[in-house]
Amino acid sequence: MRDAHPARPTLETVARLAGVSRATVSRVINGSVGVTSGVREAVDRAVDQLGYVPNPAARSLVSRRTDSIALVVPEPATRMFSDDAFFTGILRGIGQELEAADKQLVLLLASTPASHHRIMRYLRSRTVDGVILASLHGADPLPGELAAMGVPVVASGRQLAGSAVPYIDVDHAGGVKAAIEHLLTQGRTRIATIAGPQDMVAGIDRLAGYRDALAAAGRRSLVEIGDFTRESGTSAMRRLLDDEPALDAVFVASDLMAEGALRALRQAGRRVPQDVAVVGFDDATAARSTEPPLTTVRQPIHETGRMLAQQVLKLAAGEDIDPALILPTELVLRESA
Amino acid sequence: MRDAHPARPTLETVARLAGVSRATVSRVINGSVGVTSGVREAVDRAVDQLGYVPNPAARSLVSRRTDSIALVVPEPATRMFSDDAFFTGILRGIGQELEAADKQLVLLLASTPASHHRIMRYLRSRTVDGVILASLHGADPLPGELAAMGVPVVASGRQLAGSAVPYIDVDHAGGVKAAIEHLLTQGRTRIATIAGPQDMVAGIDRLAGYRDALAAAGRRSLVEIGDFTRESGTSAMRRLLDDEPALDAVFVASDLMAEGALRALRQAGRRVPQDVAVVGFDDATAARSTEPPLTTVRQPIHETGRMLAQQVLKLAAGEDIDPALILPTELVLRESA
DNA sequence: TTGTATGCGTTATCAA
DNA sequence: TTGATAACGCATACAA
Repeated sequence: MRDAHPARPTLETVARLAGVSRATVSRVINGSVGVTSGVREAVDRAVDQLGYVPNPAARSLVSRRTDSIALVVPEPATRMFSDDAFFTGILRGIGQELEAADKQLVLLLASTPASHHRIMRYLRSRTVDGVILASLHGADPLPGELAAMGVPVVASGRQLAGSAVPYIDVDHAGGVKAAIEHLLTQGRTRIATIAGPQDMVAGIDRLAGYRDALAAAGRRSLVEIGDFTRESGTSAMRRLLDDEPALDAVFVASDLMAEGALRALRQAGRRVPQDVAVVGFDDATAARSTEPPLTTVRQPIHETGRMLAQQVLKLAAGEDIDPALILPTELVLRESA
Repeated sequence: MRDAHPARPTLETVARLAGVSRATVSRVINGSVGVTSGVREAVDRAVDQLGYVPNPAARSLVSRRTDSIALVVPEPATRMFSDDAFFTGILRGIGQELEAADKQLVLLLASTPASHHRIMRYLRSRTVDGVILASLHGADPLPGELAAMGVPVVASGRQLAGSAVPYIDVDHAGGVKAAIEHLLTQGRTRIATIAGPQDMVAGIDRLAGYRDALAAAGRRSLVEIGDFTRESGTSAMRRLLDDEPALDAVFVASDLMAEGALRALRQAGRRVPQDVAVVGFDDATAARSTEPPLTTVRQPIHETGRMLAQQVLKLAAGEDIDPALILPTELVLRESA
């Protein structure tokens, strides 16, 4: 019994059963218009009966499409993987859109520097209809190379180096502005920040947003840098407290770091929000269950994934798209500020 | 200039440049043995010069292989996505092994019940060399259908229904046993548990491990059920405290729930570990930074991913594999117990 | 509206 | 050791 799999039906098989030619079957399958309804039905019946499924290899050999989109994830995708549900959220958004468009998702993970070569080789074989680039670091050569190849590409997050790849990002600055204004409205006077790494767009843009918002209010900045981990949030908060014992609010560039900051505040005997107000960024699942629950800036992760897919599909279909799509963020009020 | 991409070189192009036949070029590319070294070098040079990359569609059309492995993720993959780094950990493990084997990873996400049909259709077109099934729920028909198709399949986690698909899992029971023994050694006498959902293998096996370990020590069980979320850990811990104020230890089936339990204990004024010892499961990243840091059972997530890939690759290569591979867990001592 | 014929780029069989 | 040549399964230009 083992491996007794009947030969897979081909167009030919279906054609014989339906009493038509291969070409006609192909037309029916691809939804071509000029086919008599009687013939169409006969073909459909034959397809059902045989359980016929087109051979993607044969199809793509002649059509030069593969109906698949590649998602490229560089190794040091710090945010991608450190962050609670960031990667999976994006992934599900992408998956949802691709499923609707009946495209496959090929995952290209770079686990070593040498992976770059392998990925380019794969992409160069033109087996994909488009590429989604996840969280690039600094001067990644990938976007440029792909664009030069003429492959449709979109990136997640604004590019640091100026490679002109269309991207989707969230409104970091807008979210931070809302957070700071909320703190100012509360009457907070000395508002510090724990920023993210300054070689990542999320780190840079959120810090810039903080500085701008404070400057607009005529206040002085007070900045410590973390690396988006809980631990770095704790130590940054301690430094902040040392430098400026009088601070009464802190905007933290990620919820994970905010968790760490809450701990440092607790250990220092400061009450949140009475003594110090804390606002995070991300609206990670953990933000609901910190003590106290975290006021934070929500970014639409799932939507980002969906847009990434939608845009690359448009590109693949030959449409033009905006060079940048900025999705709105939203301040979520809980108890920490 | 737009779209002015030179025609991709084919075997024919390379053959002409190297002054040999297509067949010979193919042999060189596929590492066939009987080729004169001079000829081989000429071909290699031509390949480099032209930047030739084989066309996967053409290749797979005749070879009937695609050098790709599918990872199927059912939608309600609770654990996959709720858990901090579980999914990404598995994914990286898989990615690492597939990269070493030069295989592609195709992600098949089921976002709706209707996805099942689409996934089967894709898999039925035989475009993959093997399938990895992630976290199946109850009586999923997928494994059976795939096995019937003769596609190499391995699953992540023991199957609840008895479909005989080979799987990789971690030693839940062994880990729990180590945890309970540790608590007993400490002189803890009333050891409760917060178990996971009883329709998931991880929930079932960890609870069974708890019962067995306690029974072996002649102790009584005390069980509350959670759903692997922080919140459920908090409320389960409260119920436990209500039912048995005298408890002095609790084994919690996930770190996330353990975080919740720590909070409930804190709110109830119990000191950890002095009054109540707490042991978690997973060794999630958060376990390092709870208060106090969490003693927990570490499961080798990355290794699980690697093994999943290794086993399916073996299957695809025609080798036989063990119907079950159980990876060791390890008790990590921190401060909560 | 339908059928015939051709080619997509490989691998593999068979001769030479 | 190397070279013709026949599939592989499909889409499509061209005829009918």
